[in-house]
Amino acid sequence: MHSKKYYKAIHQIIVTGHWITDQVGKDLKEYGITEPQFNVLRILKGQKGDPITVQEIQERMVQRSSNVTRIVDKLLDKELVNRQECPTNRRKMDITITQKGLEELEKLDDKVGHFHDQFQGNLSEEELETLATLIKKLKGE
Amino acid sequence: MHSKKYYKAIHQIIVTGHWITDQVGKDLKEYGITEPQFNVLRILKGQKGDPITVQEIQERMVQRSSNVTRIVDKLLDKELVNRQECPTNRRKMDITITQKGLEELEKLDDKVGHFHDQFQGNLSEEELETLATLIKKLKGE
DNA sequence: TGCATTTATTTGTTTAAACGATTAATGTAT
DNA sequence: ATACATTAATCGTTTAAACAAATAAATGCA
Repeated sequence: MHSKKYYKAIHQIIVTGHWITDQVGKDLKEYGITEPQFNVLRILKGQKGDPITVQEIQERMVQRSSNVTRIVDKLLDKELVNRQECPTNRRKMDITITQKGLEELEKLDDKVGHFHDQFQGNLSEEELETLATLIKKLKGE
Repeated sequence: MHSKKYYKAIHQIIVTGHWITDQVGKDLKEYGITEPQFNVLRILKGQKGDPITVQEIQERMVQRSSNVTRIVDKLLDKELVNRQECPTNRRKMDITITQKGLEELEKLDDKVGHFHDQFQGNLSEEELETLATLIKKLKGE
């Protein structure tokens, strides 16, 4: 049997984690983009021009790679990314973000940033550090 | 712009929250039940025999009530719950858990409990308390 | 009472997630 | 070099989520 405090802490993490992605998802919807699509764009931006494969995207997303293909499909439709065969391994696909994708992402980041504004300042830097550390410790990291 | 520590803490919450529900969901799948269905069963058990309406379930689930009907449908198919018209207000439905539902839930709780076993002990009671408090404070509660 | 409004649940429809199977390219062992 | 296994991405199908609309009962009130 687990302690009450254990479940309360776990519950906070679960509820808050889902609540944040839900809220962000709603904000993004105004821009006709889903949360996973947004995530892919951010990953691609982080590559700073370097191409990345479907598999690598999947690894950073904790999502089935089967669906990453379809997420990239959607982004292609909107011309926010490029997809081309990897020259050294024709099984792989090189995905990059387009200029339009970068511009769109800037708007999205802005919107998401405003969502976070309301929480910024509720915890001190030290408290934020403690929070992250405690969750990692909870997971055994 | 938000601090690095802010994003790290938020990231931990999101990733961990989703990871836990994913893992629990996988465990439950062996028993042919989904996470939302499991949630409804737990809410019903908490009622200790007291009937509860679809709407009240929805409020405790942070889910669209449109889908709660369908979740209850699934549970009815498995004979884990009862649904009957509320005698005082015929718009409402009184949902209760059946004996079979309680027995099934016991098994599920057991399985989920074993999942949590691995983390129990990673944090002290005091740390768990701090963790829950910090998340609440982050949200401004 | 009669009628508009609100409340509670259900149903319909579109979209995305989960999972498996498939295709195609590459790596490896004989 | 050929056969076999592995890897990478895609496609197909089933199931659930999101959202809107519909149904039906209760409430408020002129």
